[in-house]
Amino acid sequence: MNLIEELSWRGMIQDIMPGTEEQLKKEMTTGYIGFDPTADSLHIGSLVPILLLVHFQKAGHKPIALVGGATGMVGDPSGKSEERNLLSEEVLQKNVAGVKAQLEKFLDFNPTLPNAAEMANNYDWFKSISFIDFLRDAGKHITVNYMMAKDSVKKRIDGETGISYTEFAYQLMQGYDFYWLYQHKNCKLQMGGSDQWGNMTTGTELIRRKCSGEAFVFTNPLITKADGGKFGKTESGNVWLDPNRTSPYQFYQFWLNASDTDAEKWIRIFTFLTRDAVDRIIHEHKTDPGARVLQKTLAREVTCFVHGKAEYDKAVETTQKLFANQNAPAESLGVEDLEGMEGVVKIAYAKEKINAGVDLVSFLAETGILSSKGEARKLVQGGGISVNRKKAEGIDFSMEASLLLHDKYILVQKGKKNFYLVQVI
RNA sequence: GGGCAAGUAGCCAAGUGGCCAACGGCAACAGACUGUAAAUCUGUCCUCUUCGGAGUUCGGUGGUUCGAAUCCAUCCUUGCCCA
Repeated sequence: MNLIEELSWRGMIQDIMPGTEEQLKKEMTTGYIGFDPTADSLHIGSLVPILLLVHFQKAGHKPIALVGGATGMVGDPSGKSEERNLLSEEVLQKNVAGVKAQLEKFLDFNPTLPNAAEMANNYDWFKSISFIDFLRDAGKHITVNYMMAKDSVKKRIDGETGISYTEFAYQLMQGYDFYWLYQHKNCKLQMGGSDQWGNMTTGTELIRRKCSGEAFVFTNPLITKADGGKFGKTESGNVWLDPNRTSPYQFYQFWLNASDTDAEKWIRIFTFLTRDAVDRIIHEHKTDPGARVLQKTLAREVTCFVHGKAEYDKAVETTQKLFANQNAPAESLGVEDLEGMEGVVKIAYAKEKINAGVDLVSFLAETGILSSKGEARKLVQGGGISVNRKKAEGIDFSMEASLLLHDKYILVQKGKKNFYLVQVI
């Protein structure tokens, strides 16, 4: 199965320029994807392009991961209904470094490989180009008419916020990236999210007009959720690849919580399982949906890929402690069980207060589990809080020393899935 | 520079002197049901609260009025048209 066939059955190809497949068959091709340094860590939305590069390299081609140090200073209008705020140079540098470090984990940079991966930062070539040079060198070859016809631009022009000259020029910069890589790295392919199609084709256009070269692009569909919600968000925000931002346990939980419909699509996209394996798992899942084999496999594969086997094992262990015997009393959890709960939010609390007895509402507010007493009260009244796995009935529930597990821990639950381990000291 | 239109909670959006912390929808959070699923139903959803209330909101600032998101002035931002 060639790369395009492979990516097609996985549902990772949205649009593809004619001739792309032939080019990939013809020779080892260099291809790139750009990553925006909007934060100092990538989140799971960026996992798709990363996987695209990995598949690409596995198929014997040479991937370039480009970090947009220069384009990040301008802002991509694609998918944005409003003008973006500019990031400061300082923040941007930090982000570029962070994103770069993460990308390096996923690709093979071994220089002895003919198709060793490479990193690039478009700031390296943009920093020395003057505005006038750019206008003469790039701008002259693309008409405004052409640029205005792009969806991302058209939406903003038709909309009621307009678009600044700066963001309008973005596609030209991205196009220039492709041209530069074509010239200097013999890079003939650009991949990316389907919202990037317009920006990407500006690149092939520039290559065609400036040096009569032929370059290709294809895009992956943007990941959606069946219920229409945003992909990659949880109640605590984005799901990041950085373990310090999203612990491997939380990361694992995110995938485990995927709905059936989503999991079926996602397992193809986010794992490297073969078509047969995927079909088998889906079939198995359908015979016994309650076992959630599908979600478990998905979560296992993705967590291992991003955080490694060791972190995955810990995440599963913690998950089992918390969810396996839901009816078992919290008292049955050993000290090691509680202490080994990697990734669960841990909070310290003063022992004297517990000894003296605190009302639950104050306790929740003081530990920061909930942001205020008012909110705590509402949730407790709504039955949303459990202490040591027992639902707290009523707001006059009192926290006292008798609740301590092994003399120092209290397991608090907000809802069904959010655990907090409070340690008294 | 001139003319016209718009700016309301995370988003969309109603409200055009008091009954407005502001209809409705989405998103979000919690409960029931379940499989840590989906769908459905219920509750919460500006902030704090001793649950009685209290405090800050409707682009900014001043004003009219007993009383303003709603009227007036002015400024800012955005869009459209003209120069």
